[in-house]
Amino acid sequence: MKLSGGVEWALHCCVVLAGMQRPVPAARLAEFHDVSASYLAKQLQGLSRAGLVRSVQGQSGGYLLTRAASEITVLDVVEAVDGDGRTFVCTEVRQRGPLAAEPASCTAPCPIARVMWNADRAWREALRAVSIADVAEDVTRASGTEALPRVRAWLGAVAR
Amino acid sequence: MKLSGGVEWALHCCVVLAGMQRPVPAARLAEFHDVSASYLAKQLQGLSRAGLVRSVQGQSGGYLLTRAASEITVLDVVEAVDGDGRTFVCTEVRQRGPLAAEPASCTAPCPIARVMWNADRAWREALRAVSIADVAEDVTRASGTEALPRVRAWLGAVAR
DNA sequence: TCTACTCGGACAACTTGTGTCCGAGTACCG
DNA sequence: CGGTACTCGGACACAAGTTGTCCGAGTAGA
Repeated sequence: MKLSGGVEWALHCCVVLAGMQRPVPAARLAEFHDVSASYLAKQLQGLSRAGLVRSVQGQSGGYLLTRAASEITVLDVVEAVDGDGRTFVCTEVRQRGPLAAEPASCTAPCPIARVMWNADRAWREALRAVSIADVAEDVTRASGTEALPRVRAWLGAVAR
Repeated sequence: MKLSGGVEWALHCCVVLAGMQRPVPAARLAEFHDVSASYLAKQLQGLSRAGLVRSVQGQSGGYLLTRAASEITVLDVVEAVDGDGRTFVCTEVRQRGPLAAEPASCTAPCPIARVMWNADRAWREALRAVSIADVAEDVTRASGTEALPRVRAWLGAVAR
């Protein structure tokens, strides 16, 4: 039960992309975060597939958020990178073995699965309640009001 | 972000072990659930290490809950089998790269990590709120009042 | 039209989870 | 009291998912 490490990178990328007007190349995002450019590219592809970011090809291309940061939840990013499959899969153990339950009596989900899925839902709801804009605000509160603008200026600067 | 499959088996085992007076061998639990005996043994070892079940060696040995089912939460079982490590690990990305934050300004956890950990806490709380006894009650409600006693009789019967 | 720069998916290496096995230890039975 | 059969426990292979990397397709700009 460990979350993919790329989720952290993707979240950081979305936060710094908030408020960006021009596309930012993946290589520049990787340099900024000091992580593998090739691997970060893969995570950004996941965000692109999910429709969270828009990719612009060609010179002066890069990635850009498709909508306002307040309209993108943390859950969106997590599911885009890590997959939206359920964390718990019920293999219907009750229908196996010598005292197997009748399939007809299994219209309702297994009680164990219900508990796990409820917890899963709570987890997702907590992530859905926070938007990227909320996170950016927290960063500003923690690191000062001029931290994010400085980052955006660095990202927007033309190639060294 | 997928939960270990052994968690499901361990939960089913704990539910059927509830109310058992005599130890039940791992092989019998495996036969009942129609799963690999060798692999289920490993999961039960995890439960034993966590102190949830007590192992009795020798003939007519097996596993037994160490305390009442109402005193064992689903979270206990999940953490015993799957590990109690956090689902999200913060690698302190903010302290890396060209615009790295000062370590002195990082006394508080990263805002991103805080969000993830809050969701993690919500997930664990939901699992902690449900005990094995609660699950057993749900099973009785779903499968009839005589379902669990029949299972216990089958498990307690001497080897074929 | 050409060039340079971008993303996108296909291709390996590795850590983690899955599955299995045999040895150490103990209760029962003769 | 000794032997035996049964139990758990940890050490040992196998497979899958994740991590990491690469090169080709496509496009904006000069």
